[in-house]
Amino acid sequence: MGYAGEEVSLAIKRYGVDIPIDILIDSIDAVRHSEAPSDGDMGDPYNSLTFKKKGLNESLKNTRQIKFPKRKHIDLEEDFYETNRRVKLKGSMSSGLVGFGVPGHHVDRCRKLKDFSQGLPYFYFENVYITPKGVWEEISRFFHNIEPEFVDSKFFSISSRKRGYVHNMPIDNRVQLYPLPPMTIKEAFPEKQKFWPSWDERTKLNCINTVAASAPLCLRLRDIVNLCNGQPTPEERDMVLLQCKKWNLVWANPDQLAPLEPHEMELVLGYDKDHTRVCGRTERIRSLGNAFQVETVGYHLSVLKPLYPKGIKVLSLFSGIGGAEVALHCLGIPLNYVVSTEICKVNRLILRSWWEKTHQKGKLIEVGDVKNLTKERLDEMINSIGGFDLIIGGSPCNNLTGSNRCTRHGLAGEQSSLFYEFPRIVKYVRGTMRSKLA
DNA sequence: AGTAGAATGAAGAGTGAG
DNA sequence: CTCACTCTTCATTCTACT
Repeated sequence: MGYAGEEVSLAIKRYGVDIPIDILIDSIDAVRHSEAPSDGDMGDPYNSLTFKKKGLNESLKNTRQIKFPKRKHIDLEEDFYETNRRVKLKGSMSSGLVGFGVPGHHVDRCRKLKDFSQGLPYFYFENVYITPKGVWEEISRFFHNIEPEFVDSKFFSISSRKRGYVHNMPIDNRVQLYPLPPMTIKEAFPEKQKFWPSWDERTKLNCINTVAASAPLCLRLRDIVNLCNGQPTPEERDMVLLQCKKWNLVWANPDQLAPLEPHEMELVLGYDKDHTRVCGRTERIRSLGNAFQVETVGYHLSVLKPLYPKGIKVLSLFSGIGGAEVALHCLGIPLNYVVSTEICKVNRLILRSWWEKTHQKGKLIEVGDVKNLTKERLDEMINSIGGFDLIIGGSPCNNLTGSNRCTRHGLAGEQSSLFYEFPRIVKYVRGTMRSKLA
């Protein structure tokens, strides 16, 4: 087929001997089509996948620097100026990542997907926006170079959550989930307003993470505020506000800052209160920090509602606490089948618990580790269920996010390399379903 | 042994002056 | 355009407990 033995053996080494032939070809082509470094030294084409053991700085230096079309950041301030006679919005949350449009700020844009990315089933992939250089270019390559949709969930909730989504769904006629969630801190936590000092002018929170601020930090901050009788010097104020933003603190009592409680995180992320109640506080915070923002995902998935009035068959990868399932349920799309891969036992318990709590009529099939989805297992699923309508999930971000100080190794990282399972499965399911149709 | 809490920066994006 | 600067980030590892 015109491939060098070296190319083939490298790909097989990466994906294992079981790799389907079409995926093998695709992966080799993907490497070929990537831009060569300017010094002309291609080196190991899978270099970015093999520097696991190297130091962080060295690893990042070796990642390919590919220019991605810069269209992801839209300055809404300008639009707002156009239509609102230049109302001054300086300093407000008026600009940000809006993808192919967010409620109230529709971007005049259409996209044409190539033939091979259209058709069923739909797929929807999610991960963090800020990654080591080259990661989103790599991700996009494994999804037919579909342009990612970068969106900040601050347009859907009170907290920021910058994420990228690669999907092949229509982008017209999206609708928001109902009821509409609170959009400011004040609306979300009215009971806290009496403790909120005027010099803390935040209206939105930063990203919800997997760990909360320590109690000693909050106590130190209280001492500072107490000692100045609520009238901090500019320096003290800046210091307190810096910690507030860094740890996403809220004023829980007079002069007392505190991290969000799990049930408050649930509210902000669009889940029912006590969605994660089945486990301990630390576990809840960890799982919620890794979860979808339901209103954001629901907005994207809303286009499926008229397409599947009788229900949907979902292959849910890296399900976590079930953000995709919750969003589809909130849209009123019956979940006829959900095949879920989730390695964490606690998360499986949370999803199963929600499934029973909401009296789902369909069938929830838990597979555990995503690697259990071999082609034999997928064949079996496709035969018994009759194929899938949607493949959805967000792969582990552990080695991508800036919060990781220790093992930010990119897509080569121990957990984040599971990303490659997603396109593998999409490819196989689509191929198998097509061959059955033909 | 197993868990909850506390300590642990740097990379990348955005901004604005020159 | 560069460059200095500010701001933000789906975390891991170590420690002190039970």
